[in-house]
Amino acid sequence: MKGNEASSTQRTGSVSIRSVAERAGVSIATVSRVLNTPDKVSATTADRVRAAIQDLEYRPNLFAKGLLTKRSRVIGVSLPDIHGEFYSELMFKLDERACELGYHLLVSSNAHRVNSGPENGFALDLVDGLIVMITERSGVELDLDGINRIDHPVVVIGIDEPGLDVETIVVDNVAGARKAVEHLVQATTPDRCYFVGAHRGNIDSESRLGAFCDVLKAHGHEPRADQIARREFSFDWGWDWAQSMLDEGKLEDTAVFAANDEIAIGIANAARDRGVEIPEQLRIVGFDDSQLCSLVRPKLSSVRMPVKEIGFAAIEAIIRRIEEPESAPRHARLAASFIPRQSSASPEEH
Amino acid sequence: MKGNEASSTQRTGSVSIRSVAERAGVSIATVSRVLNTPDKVSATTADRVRAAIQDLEYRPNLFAKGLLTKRSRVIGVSLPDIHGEFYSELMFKLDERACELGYHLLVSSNAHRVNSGPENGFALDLVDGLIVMITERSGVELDLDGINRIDHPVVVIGIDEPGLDVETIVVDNVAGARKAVEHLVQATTPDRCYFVGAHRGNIDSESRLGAFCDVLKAHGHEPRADQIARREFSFDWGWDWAQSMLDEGKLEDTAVFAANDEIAIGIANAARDRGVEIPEQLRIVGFDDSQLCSLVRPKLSSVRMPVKEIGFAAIEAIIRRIEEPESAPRHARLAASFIPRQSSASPEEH
DNA sequence: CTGAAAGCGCTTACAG
DNA sequence: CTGAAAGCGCTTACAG
Repeated sequence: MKGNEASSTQRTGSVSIRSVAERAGVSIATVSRVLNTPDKVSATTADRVRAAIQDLEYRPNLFAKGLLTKRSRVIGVSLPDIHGEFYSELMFKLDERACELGYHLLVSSNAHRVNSGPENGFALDLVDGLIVMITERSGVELDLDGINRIDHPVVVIGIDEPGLDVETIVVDNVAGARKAVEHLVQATTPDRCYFVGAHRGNIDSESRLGAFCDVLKAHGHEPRADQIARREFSFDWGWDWAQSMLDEGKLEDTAVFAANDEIAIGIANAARDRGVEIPEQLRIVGFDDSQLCSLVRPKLSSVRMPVKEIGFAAIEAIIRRIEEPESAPRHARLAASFIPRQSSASPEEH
Repeated sequence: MKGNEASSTQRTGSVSIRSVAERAGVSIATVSRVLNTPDKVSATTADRVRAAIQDLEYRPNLFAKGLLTKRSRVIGVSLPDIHGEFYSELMFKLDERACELGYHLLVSSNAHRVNSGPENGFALDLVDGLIVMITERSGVELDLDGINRIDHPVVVIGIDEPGLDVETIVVDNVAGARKAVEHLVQATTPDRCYFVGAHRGNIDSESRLGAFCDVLKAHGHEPRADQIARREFSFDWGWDWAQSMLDEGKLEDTAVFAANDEIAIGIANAARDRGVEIPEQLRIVGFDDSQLCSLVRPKLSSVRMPVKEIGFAAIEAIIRRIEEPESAPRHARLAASFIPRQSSASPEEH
């Protein structure tokens, strides 16, 4: 019966399927069936077993279970060393959806762990599948091989190469970025537009730059080298870049497309501290549409990354791969939309 | 030999300790020893076994291993539904330290999962120990019981109650908050100081409020009800609060201690949008010392949460509990330091 | 230093 | 519907 004192005070750790079987007066096979295939057990027996399970606070040993079923209901998540909002939002969405579907998340933010060789006892062998986010092109040749060789279902976020024989989810940076740059070019001539991004190896930054160049060319302007600056996704980089532009007297009456919101805000702060008015003398658009955009003044125009959609899609995808390994890998492309705000308003809107 | 074609193309999933033993011409016991207790194996045998392991890309089945050793080198992390920077910084630090020590992280942001009963196949049974972060007092009575009954080593972050027989790590909110309020009271009389925080159930918010009240009392002023406002940790709440204060003409010439940076920035933005100068007419201090503090203008004074220290300490603690279960649980208290910036500068500093 | 054997706690055909 | 038995892939005394 419930509430048995002897059983409720003992540590649950020592309760095995055997103890449950004894208490319920059945075999361990029947206990297992009650847990896994209750249809194959008579209702009365099942009730008796369930009562025993409750009394003893029995929980199956997942190692033993995994040894047989080769399933843990754990999904591995490998993230690059990204920072802040995007990362935490993605994690929450991944966790939320995984939880709803009865899975758990094993997380590692060290991208290098993914491709680590067999030699280091990698706990990812415990997972049923792997979600890998990639943001850097460096060493991707190696990675492609490494990813294809992972002996688990894999979903890759951030890159979709022909060589990748796994499920992929990418964001259509280009379309979103195009809209942003078109917006800038409408009120600022292409020769006075600037791109400030991360380093060359960053996939997102480079594709946003590609869109920037495309639009300028479409408007009859071949981008000059000095219209393109690269370093990193940081507030400080935006600040430094703006300072040197200000020192050269080149920042006024320009428009800047920054590869993320932090860079954009660094630029905006430097400009304001030196008396350059936004958007009157300098129009700015960021990328990511982070919460920052609405916190700063003037509010920052940006391109919205569909973070929650990525998280949702990634979980759906990996679980499909896990539960239907024979299905063909799909390749999803999510849209990024331009969100105009005060920081890039054109003269007539001021 | 290395590079054997047949073996390098086969799926590693099917390679068991048996295949390695056969290839190396030894028993499976010896293979196991090479992996776990190499001292007990002769050097030449060990080399032969290692070669076989490499050739076959053998990786031990962690379920089988866990079944025997009852260890997975996975640490469970249960976080409340916190947002943004604090969360991601904490996660990164946890992961970094765990990685260095050869552990992995199983993460869940749903606090309710921790106390979930035995009935739902909780993957946390795979973990060696659990780091639980608690921020809400509601239902803690239940939780204390639940936490004490978890049959794994546990480290609790955020609360340190007599009833908790586990390792705890807390931040000394009070000392940090005191310094912040003392700073405000030096240039603004206590009757014109306000506290804007989260809801009553939030542990951090309430302890910061406690410090606020203490300091006011120490300066001979009993806080009025209207000096204390509670709702949530959000930009919008700060904004709304400031709007109603402005509507009543009460915001000017006051000082505000906000329970986090977001609230503080909401207040600052509302004030600025209505022409109230900071810090001349309104002095503000936030809490957390997030990156936002340096991004906004004027820069926001804040109290620094030792996030990295918390993460580091939590991993150290849980691993100590795991590896030395008999050692007495410790109770750590980390300091929070006041970081003055422009937003709360007193008149003589302007 | 090495191997044969027992056993960790489960699941799952196979009989009944 | 139920049970006895085999076996998942390891580790670890126990002999030698």
